[in-house]
Amino acid sequence: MNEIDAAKICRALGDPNRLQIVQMLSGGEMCACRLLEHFQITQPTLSHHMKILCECGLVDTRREGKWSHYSLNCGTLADFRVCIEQLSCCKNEKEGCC
Amino acid sequence: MNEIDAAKICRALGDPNRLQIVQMLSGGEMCACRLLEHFQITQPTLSHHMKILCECGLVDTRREGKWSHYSLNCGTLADFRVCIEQLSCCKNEKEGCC
DNA sequence: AAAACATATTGACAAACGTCGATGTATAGT
DNA sequence: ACTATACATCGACGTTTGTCAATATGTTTT
Repeated sequence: MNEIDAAKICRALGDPNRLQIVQMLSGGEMCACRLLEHFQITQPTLSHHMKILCECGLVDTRREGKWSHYSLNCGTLADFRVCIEQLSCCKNEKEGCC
Repeated sequence: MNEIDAAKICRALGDPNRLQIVQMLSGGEMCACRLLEHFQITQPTLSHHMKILCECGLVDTRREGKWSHYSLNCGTLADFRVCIEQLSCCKNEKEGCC
């Protein structure tokens, strides 16, 4: 994962609402209507946030009738975690993230 | 680490220049003048980025004469890494980040 | 004391962001 | 067919962001 993509994911996670959405999806797939219940934002705003999370590759959509089910993308999440884990405050560890 | 602080760190890392700065500091302490050499930005802009990285707790400053030496804050970095590692695309893992 | 250097601060500006109300699109139920 | 539901898109708005030139602050050197 290059720095541009990693930064894009970071930026997506940089909004408190979006970070909380990702944390909720960490428990498994969830539809927009259920997500919406947990926030003080309107439906268009949630839709906008979901679009940003999808566009950076962190979240996938699965359409089922009226419902959109969102889930975390395992591949992107794994790559991103590696990227963050490579950050180190000590010199003894190899660096060179992404 | 709560969601507000985690989101603030994510936002700080959400700029490609700042992510790269953090990656460079991952190799050890570095002064502003050396960081500046690697980017196509002016000195005031770098100073602004460093302020943002410091304010979220991810970076520390050590003044030595004319030079400001920057380094990653181990505690904040560790907390943040835990936060990201708790994100999971599988249901079998415990979640509840931050 | 003066000049040179390293960094921070200020003020300005265009671009991007988060949010909303209104509207559009598609599906499900009556 | 009509209505209700779930979600996306559009247009607008105030706010924040990334950037720079200009200037200020503090340190070292001459």
